[in-house]
Amino acid sequence: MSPSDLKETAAEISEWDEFYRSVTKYGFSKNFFKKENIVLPGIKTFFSIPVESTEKSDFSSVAILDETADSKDTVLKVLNILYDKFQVGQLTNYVIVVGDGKSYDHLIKLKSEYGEQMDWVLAYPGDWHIYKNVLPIFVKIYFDAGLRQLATKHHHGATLKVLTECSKFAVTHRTYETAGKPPSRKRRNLKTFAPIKITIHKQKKEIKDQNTVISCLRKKIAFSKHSGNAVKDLDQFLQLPRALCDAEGIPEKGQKATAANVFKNIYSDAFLLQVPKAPVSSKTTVIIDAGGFDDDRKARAISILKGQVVDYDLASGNHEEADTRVWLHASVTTADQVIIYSPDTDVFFIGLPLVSDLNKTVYVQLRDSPYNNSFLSMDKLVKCITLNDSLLQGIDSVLICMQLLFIYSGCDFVSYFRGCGKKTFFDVFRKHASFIVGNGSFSDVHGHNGLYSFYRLICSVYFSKHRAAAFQPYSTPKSLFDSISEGDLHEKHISFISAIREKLWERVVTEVEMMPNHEALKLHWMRCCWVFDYWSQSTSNTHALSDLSKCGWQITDNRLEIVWDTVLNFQKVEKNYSGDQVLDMSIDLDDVISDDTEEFEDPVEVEQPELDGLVEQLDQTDDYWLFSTEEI
DNA sequence: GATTGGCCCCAAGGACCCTT
DNA sequence: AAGGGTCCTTGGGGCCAATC
Repeated sequence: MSPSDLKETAAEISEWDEFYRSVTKYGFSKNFFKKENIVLPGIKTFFSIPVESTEKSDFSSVAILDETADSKDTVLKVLNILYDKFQVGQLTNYVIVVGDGKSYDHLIKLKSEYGEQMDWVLAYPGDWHIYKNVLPIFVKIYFDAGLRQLATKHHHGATLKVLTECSKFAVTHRTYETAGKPPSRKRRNLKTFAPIKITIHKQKKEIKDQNTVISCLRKKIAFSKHSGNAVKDLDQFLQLPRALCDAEGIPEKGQKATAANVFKNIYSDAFLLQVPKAPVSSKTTVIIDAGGFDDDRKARAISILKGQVVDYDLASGNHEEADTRVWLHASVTTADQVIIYSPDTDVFFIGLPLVSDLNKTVYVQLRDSPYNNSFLSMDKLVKCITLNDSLLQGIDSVLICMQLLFIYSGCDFVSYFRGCGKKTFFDVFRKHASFIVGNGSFSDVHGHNGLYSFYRLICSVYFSKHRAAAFQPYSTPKSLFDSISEGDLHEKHISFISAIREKLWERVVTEVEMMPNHEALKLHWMRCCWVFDYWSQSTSNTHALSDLSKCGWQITDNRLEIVWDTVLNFQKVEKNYSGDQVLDMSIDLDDVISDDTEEFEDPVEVEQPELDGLVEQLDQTDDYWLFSTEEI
């Protein structure tokens, strides 16, 4: 490497010349004109003076400041200027002229006065017109709510007919339509007062929840001021982690398809318009269908090999979903090129860590669309992620990480995080990859390190969402994490989560926006690990999976339910916020905790022994969780 | 799946104030 | 008067969620 290697590009040279010329021009002019007693404006203003190369706007303004705005003469004058500016008759045939109520009125009058001469003017009613459209709706809603009385006062005693029929607005649609060929208009969406479609039941629950949180917050702040102590511990007023589920405990759903779009944007090289023609030497191609047909073949998984339709139930073992079964088939088939038809984005995420071991060329056909690249080359995708993504260099088992990321952020089996979509998750992960992954611990789904990585991921996501305001002076999640010095790795992560949750309280309005507490997160993570285990066994005939009830779910009356939080936390919240005056406004606790709450098994077994002691302690002091530990 | 509306962040620019 | 700083408004973009 020598200095001569550092040659400027042609573009850089031209940029520099341009810069040099501009600055010199400014400096020289300024200095020169000073002698002539002419003062040039500042450099910022100077550079914004248009020159020949300045891009011309197709937007023109007409100065009429000195004229009376709403007189007929002014409108006529403006129309004459416009006629010249737009060279009507030569370059243009029609000009759309937008006017507010009064000028629109003039326009129409002038048009009828001048007849054919004004055909080029297409009058368009401006924003003012909207009021007329909305007014009847207002009237309808508020007529009996005091509007009747107001109207007689404000319309100088005019009859209510004026109000209900909008007859004081001189110009109506009818005259507008007869004024000439209507121009194609940009569609406007009118805001109406149509009721939002949420069931009243659901709405009531949400409102109750909000009120509870607000009153609790007020109480909490008041107490904190009173005692001079910062409020600690759970930072939660509702029993369910509302970022993950609604007031009924129904998991949050999100859009999976965006994950595919995210990949399309980042790794566009892997998405093809069609499968490349196989070379002559290539032997066989198999097409596997993941259940995309709508006829009787829907339930069957089929494949086409050498023009023959073959059922592959034989090899399907105890796979329950076509999504994983396709990969089993891709693995056992003798063909060396595999095309999988799948309308579901799950499929390529399932296969992501598996394809390298298959030693086959695998393509996934995504949903048919003539405008999109709908074939995904798995090999190219793997290359894009492992080799070409500069943000992910040096990350261990990055393919597994991507799959886990997809699961963590929500899929068919586990809930999504409200307000945090796939895009956010992938962006945050790529941005803070080394911090989140640590020493390859992200993919450690059976140990503590995997959980800690998951914690770091979720914290980073919420950090990024509120980064601008909430976490000064820390600019990255890592710097905040590093600022926590106390305790071992576990305690450090718990403090990390608490720190973020505490800050979030200053920003959020409802608990829906809150990051779940660390135990709720852990339960979510356990469910995710189960899914990961399930997916990673796609290519084997049979699955060996852990008991669901040990992985964040519980089975009551043959029904699978999600365990959202530990019993301890449920009780903390209940103890905390149902004892006194808050009760009036609080959620009906019987509604939220279903009847079988008492039978809850604490899914985190390690914590079971502590439970009894703590509950007893809770019984003694109602306000336990508002006091810091020392005060008890 | 595509469209649309809502929300947030950010950049740009104007108003205003202060300093040089 | 120029320049810099702060505060505020505005418009655009990105993203998510609701809707059909």
